[in-house]
Amino acid sequence: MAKHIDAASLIRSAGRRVTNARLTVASVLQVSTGHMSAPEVVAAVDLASAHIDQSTVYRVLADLRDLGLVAESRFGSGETNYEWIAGSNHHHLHCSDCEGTFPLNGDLVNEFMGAVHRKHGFRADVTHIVLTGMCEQCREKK
Amino acid sequence: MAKHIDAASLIRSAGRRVTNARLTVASVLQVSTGHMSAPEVVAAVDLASAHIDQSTVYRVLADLRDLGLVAESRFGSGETNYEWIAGSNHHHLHCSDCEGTFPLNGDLVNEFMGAVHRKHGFRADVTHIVLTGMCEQCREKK
DNA sequence: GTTGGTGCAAATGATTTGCAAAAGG
DNA sequence: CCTTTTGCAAATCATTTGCACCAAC
Repeated sequence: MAKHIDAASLIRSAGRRVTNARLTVASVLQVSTGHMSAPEVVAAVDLASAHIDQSTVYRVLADLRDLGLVAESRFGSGETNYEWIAGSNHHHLHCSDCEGTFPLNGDLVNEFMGAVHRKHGFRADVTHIVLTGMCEQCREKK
Repeated sequence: MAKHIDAASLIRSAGRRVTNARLTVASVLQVSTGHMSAPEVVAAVDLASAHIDQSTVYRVLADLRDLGLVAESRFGSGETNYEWIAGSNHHHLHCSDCEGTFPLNGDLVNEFMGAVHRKHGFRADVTHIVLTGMCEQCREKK
C-alpha cells in the first residue's frame, strides 16, 4: 500500500520512530472515509486483529495530530474525531440534522482566513475546519 | 436584574417552565465574562449557595443551548464550554499558544457564510464560531 | 546500548441515566 | 391535577497516567 510508505517516511522525517502501532493507526484512518472517533479507531484496529492498546491509540493519534498528518475535530459532546489529511487542507460542512459531512471549497476558507488576518492579525489554523449547520436537502424538508 | 427577566421570558416563550435551576444557571453565565466549562458552572452555582445538582446543570445547559440562549463550543479535549449569547452573534479567535480568546469581527463571518451558502447551498449555523490559531503577540515571540 | 514506544491496569474526569419526589402552569 | 423538572446516586464513557518491559535506530 503506497499510503503506508508515505506515512512511514513522513513519520521518520519528523524524527519519530516508525512503529507498528503508528502504521496501523495511520492505515486505519487512511482507509476510512470521513471522520472516526478515537473509540472507533480502537475498534477498527482490533478488527484488523492488531493488538494495540487503547492508550497507545490515543497516544498515536495525538502524535499524528502533532505531525500534521491527522486532523482533530469535535462536534457535539462526547468524542473527538480524527481524519487523515497528510498536509492537504480538508474542510467540511457538517449537517446537524442528517449528520452528513460534505466537502467545503478551500478557496472560500482561504479568502476568509485572509480577511481575518488582515483585520485581526490573527493567523488561524486552517488545516481542518468544520462548519455546523443544515444542508440543502434537510433544509428543503422543513 | 434585567437580564433575569429577559431569560425568564425567553424561557417561557419557548414553552419551557421557568424554574430556579434555569434562572440560576442563566444568571451565572450572564455574569461571567467569556466561556465557562460545565464543571465551572456547577462550581459557580454552588458558590452562589444554590443547591442544584450537577446533572440538573448539565440538563439545563443543554436546554439553554437548544433554546439558542447559550453557545456551546470546545477547544482542546476535556471540557465543553458555554457562553451566554441570547440571540446575538458571538465569534471568537482562540490562541492555542496563550489560550487567550479574542473577539472576531462579525462582518467577516457573515461574508464568509454568504459565500458558503452561494457556493454550496449550505446554511451554516453562525451563532457562535471559534477559530483556533495563533494571535499576533504569540506569533511575534517565535 | 539508549531513548523512545508500548502494554497493562487502574485512575480520573466529564457527562448521562433511571427513578421517585417536588414544583410549575 | 398533570406534566415537566429536579435531586440523588450510580453508571458510563472518553481519555489519561505510572511504571515496567520491549523495540527501533
